Amino acid sequence: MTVTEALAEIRRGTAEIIDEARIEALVKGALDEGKTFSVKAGFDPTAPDLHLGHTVLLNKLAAFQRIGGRVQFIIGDFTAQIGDPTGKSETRKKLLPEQIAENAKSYKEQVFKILDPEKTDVLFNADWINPIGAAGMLELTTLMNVARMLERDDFEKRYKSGTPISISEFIYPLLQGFDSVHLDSDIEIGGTDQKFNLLMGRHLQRAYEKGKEQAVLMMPILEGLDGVQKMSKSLNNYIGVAEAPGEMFGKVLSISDELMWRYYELLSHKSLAEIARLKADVEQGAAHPKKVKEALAMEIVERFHSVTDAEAAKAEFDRVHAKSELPSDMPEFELDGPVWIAKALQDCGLEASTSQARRDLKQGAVKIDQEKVDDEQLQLEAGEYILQVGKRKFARVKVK
RNA sequence: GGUGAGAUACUCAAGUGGCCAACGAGGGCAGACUGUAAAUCUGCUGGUUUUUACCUUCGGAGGUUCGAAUCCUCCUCUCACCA
Repeated sequence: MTVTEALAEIRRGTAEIIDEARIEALVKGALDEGKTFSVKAGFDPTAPDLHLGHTVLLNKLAAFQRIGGRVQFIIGDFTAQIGDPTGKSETRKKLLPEQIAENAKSYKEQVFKILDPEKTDVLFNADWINPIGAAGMLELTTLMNVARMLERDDFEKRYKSGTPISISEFIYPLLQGFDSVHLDSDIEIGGTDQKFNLLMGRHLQRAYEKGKEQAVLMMPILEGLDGVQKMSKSLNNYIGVAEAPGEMFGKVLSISDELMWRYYELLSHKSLAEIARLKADVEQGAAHPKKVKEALAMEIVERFHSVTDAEAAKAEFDRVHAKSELPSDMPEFELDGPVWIAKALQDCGLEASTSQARRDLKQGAVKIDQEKVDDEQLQLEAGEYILQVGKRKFARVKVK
């Protein structure tokens, strides 16, 4: 890989890079002279339920590893006590050491599907923050002033609108920056919402006279399945890395054509040139957008599962949706009969309530053995049935 | 610390004694059309098989009333202005 190629890969999809010259020098040093450099990224020790949004960052870290960088994967067990001030913050509950260890373990399981474990150091920031004590903390606070702190976007907004800002929230960026000082990081990467915190690392490295200031690379926040809001678990518009192949495949295929390109850029490992060609083909009608989307879905399933899983997921999808046959695999239930149809749908988890089931029945969204049913009063007698609600919810039920 | 305003379903937001399970918008779900895309159109969107009914819900707890989201009391929280 040439330096130029490496840099193009580094720049790919980035929202902003600060001190690009420094990154260039590091990359050059690594490729030409075999020197190494460190790339830092911080993560919460809470619920490591990673989704594709997180992998945007991980992909970039992996790109650095391929060039010869070493990743400092920080689990912010100390900073989590404060809570990231980004957005609405509530003081977080203190996690028990066992929970943190547990979470760290499952982080590793998920993260190493993308990162190279040989080139990754998993670190806990309480390890170096606790020892500095009150004196160290005080020293840290003297290196920053309130006016500059208030320059931070969300602090500024909250200050102007009179929304409370806790003093402890001021500490958060300082500690994140201090991590960079302690680890002597060369580069830190994060989402665009992290800009202020990332810059704090530079500021503090200067203040502590580390003789360097980390370069900063920011990745955009990935939109969720709706294409508008950021991907997040709470908005339920995410694709989790631990999800089943079929789910993953289906979710990717359900995104809009427009969003697909965004996903290609940030999630695919295809080269930029290749993606540009695909896009041109679609625009000229030489390729069907659905085919292109399928390829993306395959690639993603493959990454977190396997080629076989990806192929199976595609075959299954085609069977169920293109040929509208039944899925080969569906949850099975046994119920005592005779049972009211709405109740059966609820018991199989296809509907949240019998009221909801009645509504869907009324609208013709329910099928039994592929036949539409709209009789709200229907009783299921003993026998085996295949229940379906909408296009994607199926269950096999045995009524005794 | 003082004064004033407010808290309604997933979100925003009407409603100021009965016609309120609560207008409207967004979101979501479903149907049609499709490529499980977008756009568009339509329906639904607290729960319960007593389904032209019943039960629970309008910050919390009491109270007035035949009847309360709506009136009264206390409490909790939020916001604004002043200090």
